Amino acid sequence: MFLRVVLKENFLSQAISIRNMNKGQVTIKDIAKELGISPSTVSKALNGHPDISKDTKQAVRDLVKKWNYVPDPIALSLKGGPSRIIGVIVPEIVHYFFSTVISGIEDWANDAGYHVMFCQSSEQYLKEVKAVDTLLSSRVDGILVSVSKSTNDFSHLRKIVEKGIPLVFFDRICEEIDADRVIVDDETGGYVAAKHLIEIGCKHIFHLSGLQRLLIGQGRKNGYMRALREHNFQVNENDIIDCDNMEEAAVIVPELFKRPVKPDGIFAVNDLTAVAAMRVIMELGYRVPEDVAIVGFTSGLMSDVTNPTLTSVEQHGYMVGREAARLLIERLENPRELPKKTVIIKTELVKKGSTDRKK
Amino acid sequence: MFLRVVLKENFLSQAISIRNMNKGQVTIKDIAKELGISPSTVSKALNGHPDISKDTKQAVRDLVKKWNYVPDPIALSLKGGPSRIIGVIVPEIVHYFFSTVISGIEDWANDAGYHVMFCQSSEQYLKEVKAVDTLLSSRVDGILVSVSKSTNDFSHLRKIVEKGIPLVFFDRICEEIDADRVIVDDETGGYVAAKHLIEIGCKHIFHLSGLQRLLIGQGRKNGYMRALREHNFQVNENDIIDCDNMEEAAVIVPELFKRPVKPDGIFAVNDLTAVAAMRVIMELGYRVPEDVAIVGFTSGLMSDVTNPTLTSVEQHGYMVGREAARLLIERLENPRELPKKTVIIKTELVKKGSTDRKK
DNA sequence: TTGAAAGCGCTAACAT
DNA sequence: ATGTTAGCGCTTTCAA
Repeated sequence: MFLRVVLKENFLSQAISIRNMNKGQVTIKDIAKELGISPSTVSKALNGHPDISKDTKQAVRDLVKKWNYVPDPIALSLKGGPSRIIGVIVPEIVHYFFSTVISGIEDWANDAGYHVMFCQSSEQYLKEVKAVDTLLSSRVDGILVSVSKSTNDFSHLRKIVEKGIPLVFFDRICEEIDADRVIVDDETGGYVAAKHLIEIGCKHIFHLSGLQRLLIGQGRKNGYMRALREHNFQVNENDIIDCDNMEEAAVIVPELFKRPVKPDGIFAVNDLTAVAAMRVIMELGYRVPEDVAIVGFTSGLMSDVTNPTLTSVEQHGYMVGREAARLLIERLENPRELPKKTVIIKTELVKKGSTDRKK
Repeated sequence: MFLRVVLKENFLSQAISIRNMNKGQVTIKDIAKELGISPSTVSKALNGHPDISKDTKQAVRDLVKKWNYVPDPIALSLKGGPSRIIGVIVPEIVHYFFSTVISGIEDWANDAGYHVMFCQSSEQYLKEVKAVDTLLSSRVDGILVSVSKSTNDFSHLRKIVEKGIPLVFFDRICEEIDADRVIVDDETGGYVAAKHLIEIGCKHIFHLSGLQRLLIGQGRKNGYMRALREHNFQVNENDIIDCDNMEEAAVIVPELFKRPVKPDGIFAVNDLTAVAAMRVIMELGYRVPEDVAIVGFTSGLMSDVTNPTLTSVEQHGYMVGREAARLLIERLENPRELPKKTVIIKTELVKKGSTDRKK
C-alpha cells in the first residue's frame, strides 16, 4: 500500500522537485509530502531512529538521493545542534607559517566533516575581540586561536570557555586560560639553532629576539641561552637585542657591527629578520657564512630563495594546524570533561647555506 | 505607568540577566519579559517600525544596550534574511598573492559589517565543488571565487548563480559565466615586463609561461608577445616554455642554456619560477642581471629577499580583494539587476636588482 | 500603539 | 510504526 502511494505521487515529483529547487533547498517537508508521510517520520528515518520500518527508511533514502536533499545546517544549529563549523583566529594570514597552519586545520577539519571560518586579528586586540564575537554569533562549535601580539586582556577568550565552547590555542597561547594547546617547541628550536652556531665555530653569537611578552619569544631566547651556557659560553645580555622584523633589522643590525666585539653568528627569532640581517651584513662587506653565520626560524619559502640559502628552524606549521584541529574535534565529539592537553610539535633544524662553513 | 513597570522589574534584571547570559545569548524574549511587553513589540522597536511609541523604543534600546543584546544571526537567516556572511574560495592560501587578496576582502567586508568564510580548493576541482556546497549550505549571502587550475566543468559555479546568489570572480575568472569580475591586468603586466627587458638591452627574451587554460597565463604571454612584436623582435614559439613552478624550473631552465641561442632575458609567469630560474642560472655560472636579466610576476616578499633582488610585476592583491568584496557587497545591498562589471586592477613594474644593468 | 499567531527547517517528547 | 505538537529566535501579517 505504501508503495502504491509512492507510485501515484511520482507523477508529480518532477514538478514538485523543480519548484522547490528554484525556491532554494528541498526540505524535509517536501520529502514527507511526496511520500505521503509526516515530516517527523522523515526526520527519524534519516537519523536512523530504531522504530521506523525498513521500507520507509529505504523510500526516504531513495528520494533524498534523487532530490538531492541536504539538511539545512542553519535550522539544525537553531535547534541547538552543532553547526559543524569551527572558527579560527590568526594574527595574519599573510605569514607563511600561519598560512600553513590554516592548511593543516582545513584539511583535518574537512576530512572530519567540519567547515572552517577564518578571521584575522591583524595583530590588533580590538579586531581579535570582534572576531570572537563574529565566530560566537555564527554559532561555531569550537574555536582555534593564536593570540595577537597586542592582546593583554584575555576576557574575550575567557568568554568563549564560559559559554562552554571548546577552545584550542595554537602557537601563541594564553597561559592564564586552561585550554588545549598546540605549541611549537621553541625552546629546543632556539637551543638547536645556537648549538649549531657554536659547533661551526662561532664565538660571538648574538640573538635578535622576539617580543618577550609572547611565549614564543621567550622560548627561543631561553633555548639560545641554554645552548650557550651548556657550552661554557658567557651569556651576555647585550648580545640579545629586541628585533623581530625587517625594518628594525635594517636599523639595528648595522649598529651591532660598530661594537668592539662584533657578532660572528646570529640567531634571529624569525626568517624575515634573519634575511634582512643577512642582507645588511653582506652590504657591510662581511661574508655569510664565513664571517658571520646566520640562523632563522620558520623555514618558509624564504629560506630557499636567498643567497646563500638560510639555515632555519622548521616549525611544521601544517602539523600545528592538524593537531589543533584534531584536539578540538576530539573534544567536540567526546564531550566528557577530560583534562586539557598540550601537544608539542617538534622543531627541526634545516641546515642550509648561511651556516655552511666548509672546514 | 510604563516606567513603573520597568522600575519594578528592575530588581530582577540582574538575576535574569545572569541566567540568560549563561544559557547563551540574551534573546528578544528576555527583553520583552523584562519590559513587560511582547516580543513582537521589541522586534519592531529594534527595527525602527513607525508605529511603536518613542518611550517604548527608548526603553528597549536602553535595555538592549545594558544587557548587550545581539540579534541571533542564525535565527535571522532561518527567516530568510541575510546571513551577512560572504564566502570565499581560493586555490591556495599559502600563496602570497592570495593571502593578500584575502586580507583585502576581509578588511572591506568587515568594515561593511560582513563576516567572511574561507575555503581553499587546493587547486582541486572536487574540493572546489565541495567548497561551493559548504558555502551554500551555510547560507552565505554571496560568493567570491578564484577558480582552481584543474576546474574544467563549471556547473557548480553556475549553480550559485541559478540560486540567485551573487557571485564575483577574482583573478582566475570563468569566462563562460556572466558575473562580476576583478582581474589583474595581466596583459599589460606581461607587456611592461618584456618591454623593460628589451629596453635594458636583452636580445633573446624567453618566457616561462603559465597554464594557457587560465586567462592569467594567456594574458601574461600575450603581453610578452605584443611587446616583442611592437619592438620588431621576432616572436619565437620555442622561446615560450610551459614552466610555472620551482620544480619545473629546476629541470627546464638548464636545458634552455644548452640551446644554440641562449636567453639573455627571462620573463617568468610568477615570482617563484623566476627565483628558481635565477638560482639555476647563477649556479650555471651566469651573472644576473649582466648575462641574464630576469623579471617575475607578483612581487611578494620573495622579491626583496633574493640576491640580486627580483624585478617583478606587482599585482596589488590587496586591491583585488577589496574590489571583489566591494563589488559583491554593492550587489547585495542594491539588488536591482544591473549589468555585470569587470574591474581591472592595474599592474605595476617594480624594478629591482635582477634587471639593474648599470649602463 | 501594541499583541497574538504563524512560520522559517528541523528535532524530540509525547501521543496514537 | 507513525503522527502531532511544540519550540529554537526572530519577523511579519493581522487583530485588537
